[in-house]
Parts: sequence; C-alpha cells; structure tokens
Amino acid sequence: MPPFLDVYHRLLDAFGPQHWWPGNSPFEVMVGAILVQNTAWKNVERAISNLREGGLLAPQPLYELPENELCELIRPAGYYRLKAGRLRNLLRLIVEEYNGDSMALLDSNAQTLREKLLSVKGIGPETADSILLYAAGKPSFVIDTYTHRVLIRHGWIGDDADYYQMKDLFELGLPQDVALYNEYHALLVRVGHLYCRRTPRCTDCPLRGMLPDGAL
DNA sequence: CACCAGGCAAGTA
DNA sequence: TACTTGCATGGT
Repeated sequence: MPPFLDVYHRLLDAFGPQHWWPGNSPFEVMVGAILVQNTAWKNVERAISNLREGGLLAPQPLYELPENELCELIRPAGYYRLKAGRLRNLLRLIVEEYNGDSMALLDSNAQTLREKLLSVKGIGPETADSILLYAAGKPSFVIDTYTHRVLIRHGWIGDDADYYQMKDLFELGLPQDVALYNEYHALLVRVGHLYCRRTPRCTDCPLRGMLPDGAL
C-alpha cells in the first residue's frame, strides 16, 4: 500500500492549501455540494451569489421560493432544472424533519447523517461525503472522478474498484482528521485536473517517483 | 469548432 | 448486475 501521508505532503508542498469552501456557512456548503455536481466550481459561484443577493441562503426562504424562480437563479450552474429539484428534495428534509434548522441535521451522528443524505433523491455518495466533511465537519473522505483516475493511473488500485473500496483505502490508511481529509481531497482534484486527464501529461507530476513498479 | 467540468438517477438487457 | 443516456451552462 502506498504511503498516503507521504503522497499528501508531496501534494501539499507542490500546490499549497487549496482553501476549499472557506468562510461559508454550512448551509451554503450543502447548496454548493449539489450545484457543483459534474460542473466547474466557477459556474457555481455565480449561482450562489445570485442566491445570496436574493437573501435566499437559508432553508425556509429557499424552500418557499417557487421552483421556476429557483431555476432562473441557479441557471449558470448548469443542469438547472435537475438541480432545482435536487435542492428542493434536500430542503424538504431540512424544513419538514428538522424545522428548517440545518444544524440540527448536520449535528446528527455521522452514520445517521450519511444515511439521511443518501435517502434524498439527487444526493449520491460523493455529495453526501462532501456535506459530511465540508459542512458537518465529520471525518468522511470524499472520492471523486479525479481521485479514481489518480489511483488507477498510479497503479494503487484496480480499475474495477468501487467507491467504497477507494474510500476505505484512504480512511484506513490515514488518521481520522477533518482538516487532513479536507485538504487531501482538494489536492487530489488539483493534481488530477493538471496531470491525470485522458491525454496524460505526467512528466512533471509531483507524484512521479512515488509509483510502484515504475508505472508511468 | 470540440471537449470538459468537484454526479446522479433512470432506463435497458 | 453492468452498461448507457439525459441533464446544460460556461470556459479553454
């Protein structure tokens, strides 16, 4: 098994802190986690600032907003009809089961919270883990397509590995530390974006030299 | 112009 | 179970 802490430090040295979701409220992080699905973060920022300007970054007001108006505000994030529905599915949970108090939901124990989130149509494993980690502050490692590509490219896992095999790989190989999981996931996205595309440019990848059996 | 982005669910066989 | 497809704007 590769030394995942060494890999982490290599990435941190190469790229520095990524500052993911800094200074935002937990509720805003939840909204962002849905809006960013298969979408560039840049586009999500505009959608969120539309919501902020409308004073709508709170569960009750956002839930009371008509769906077609929500669509228009989040349009820059793409898949806007789909995401409006998904947001409303989450809002319904918060408003109807937690009296509009998102912290009441987020303060549930990690396992319960994860199951609650996964029961919402439109929230899958990655979005649930993003909310656990970045909104609720629970040590839940987030796996995304870049993580998948990096692990395969470097021969650290078989290409048939599923989400939970990859998640376990990190969670069993690292101390349970929220700040570490937070930064590590962001760094994997960064290195994947730069060096683990379909047409790889691996010559100056900072992970070079940490590979087993001379892969790549 | 083509291709891609911090996924997910529904449909098909 | 294991593929495939729809969803959509904005940047390179």
